[in-house]
Amino acid sequence: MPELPEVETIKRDLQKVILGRKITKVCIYNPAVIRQPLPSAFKKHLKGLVVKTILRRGKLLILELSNGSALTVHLRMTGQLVLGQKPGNPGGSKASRVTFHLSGGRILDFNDQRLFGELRLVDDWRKIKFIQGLGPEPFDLTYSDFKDMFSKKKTKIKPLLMDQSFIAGIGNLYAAEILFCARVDPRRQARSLTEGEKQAIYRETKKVLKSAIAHGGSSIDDYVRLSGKPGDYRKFHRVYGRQGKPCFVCKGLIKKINQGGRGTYFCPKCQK
DNA sequence: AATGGGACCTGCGCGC
DNA sequence: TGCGCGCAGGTCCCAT
Repeated sequence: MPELPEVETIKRDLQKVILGRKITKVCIYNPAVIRQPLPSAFKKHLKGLVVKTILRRGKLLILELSNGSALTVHLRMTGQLVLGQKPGNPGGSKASRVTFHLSGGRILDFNDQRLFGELRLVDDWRKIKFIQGLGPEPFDLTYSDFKDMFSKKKTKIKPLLMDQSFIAGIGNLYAAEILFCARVDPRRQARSLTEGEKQAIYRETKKVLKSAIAHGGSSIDDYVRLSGKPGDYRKFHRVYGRQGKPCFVCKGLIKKINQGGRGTYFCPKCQK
């Protein structure tokens, strides 16, 4: 499932391939993923615009276009952006929902099995509600700001890490990995954490995300890179999806519990 | 304020 | 073989 490292990977892949290209045609196979404006207007307004800049905020991908508007892409759980092989062939994937034809013969496919993903064409991406509700980017955050955000929070540390208004970009998978590396039990109340534990979480957040980006993200379920190839970070997962398997540190068994309707993986022995 | 649940979706793996 | 069920989780929204 795409979180910050996966979206960042796609952003970097896209920068190499589609910057400066013109959108020549948009084919919509399932209008449900176009959230704004109506599909017909989406298609019409995009045609002829050039991709000027590619950004990421949290898990949202932003393509700034030549007239100042922006195409935003949220992959949610099963969304993919992949380079199409054959022009005019929507059958690259049965989940192909929208195809962008670009100058130079490039094809960009938006696939999304579950139709949770969102494409928007907006005048000013800074004004969209989702952006305005986002907390700081993990890599921009200083320790003193991070610490302050913690102190009042009664909530459990794992749901807090996943709260996008707290920090942008961390989802279920990386929250679990970060807490394992920081040796903190995901059920701990945020405000109960010691100075040392907060420092560890702060440090491991950056470290884990950085390493995941360096390995092209985690291919779990549907996530693939722009090329269609998987990311390699999965081999480095210490707890996510490893319930019943031995902890790499203490050899005890990794446990899976339910927290807020989400699977939480951790090592009860290493994480206190 | 925090928490829990449902809604949105569909493929998959399970038990029978 | 095939059915029905629960599960997967990002975000929004409502209720308690």
